[in-house]
Amino acid sequence: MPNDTCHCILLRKASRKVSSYYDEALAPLGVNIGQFSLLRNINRLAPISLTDLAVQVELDRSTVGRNAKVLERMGLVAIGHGEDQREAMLTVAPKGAAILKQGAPLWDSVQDDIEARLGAEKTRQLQELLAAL
Amino acid sequence: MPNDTCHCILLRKASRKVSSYYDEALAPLGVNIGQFSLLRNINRLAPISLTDLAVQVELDRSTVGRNAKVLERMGLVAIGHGEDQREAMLTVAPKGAAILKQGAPLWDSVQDDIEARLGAEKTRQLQELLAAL
DNA sequence: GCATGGAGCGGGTATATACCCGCGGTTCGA
DNA sequence: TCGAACCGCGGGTATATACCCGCTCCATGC
Repeated sequence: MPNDTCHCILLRKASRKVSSYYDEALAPLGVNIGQFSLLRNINRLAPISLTDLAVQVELDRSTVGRNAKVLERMGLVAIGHGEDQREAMLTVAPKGAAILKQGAPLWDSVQDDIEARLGAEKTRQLQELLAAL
Repeated sequence: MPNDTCHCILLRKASRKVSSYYDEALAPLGVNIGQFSLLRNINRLAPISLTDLAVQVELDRSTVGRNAKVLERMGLVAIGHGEDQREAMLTVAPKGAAILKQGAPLWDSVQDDIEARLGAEKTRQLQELLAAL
């Protein structure tokens, strides 16, 4: 039964499990790791259009649009218009900036935990392998 | 910006990308890697209840239930009842067995491609790391 | 000036995934 | 034997994710 060794299934399992680590750490802020990461990217690139952001985070544009809308409902992100009337320009709202600030140490702690558990060498291997896939 | 090094985001990206490799290979059969893998597990463990299958594949029971229902609609899986009237017992239908047979070489080819690209040593590392997370 | 093509988005649809709740069937103790 | 605890599921809800379609707006060629 080669099913236990399917690279895809193992990746998905690991992805779910690791996501839950970050999600738990960020739970007090009411955001999950996907939302927090998207918020960070918007902050880093703001003002940015949905399409450009989708390219940056390597997700489908419609996915980014829906996720951004959730952040907007939460009051963390503002969705305005660029010169081009078609463009939805994203910026971080004050409330979002607060979340970024409060979330940073929480994120750090999970990241550090994982690296401590793996050790420096394996952490490097992991990053390298994930990039190589 | 430590965002590019977030283990979680990198894992999710890798997971999406690698899933798409398998999905493309299996597309001619009309199933994706999640469905194919679930079908394999049902075949290996049949007859098995939803709850037990969920434990095996490390997914939420309701998720397995919904996914199984899709396979049932496709005619690949039969959902019957065990002695305990509450139990939904899963077995592979003939059509599902055919998919398993046809899919095996397609799955092998993606799996081999990935291992060839990484090399034996890194493939081992990958499996080890994913298990360690 | 206007038609045509292309770009940006929203929404529809489908699966993936999780959590929680309620219904109904089982079992076991009193 | 009969109610209470317990177990298995389905369904509701929410996000994550992708693909496709249609609408609107822009830019360019004529």
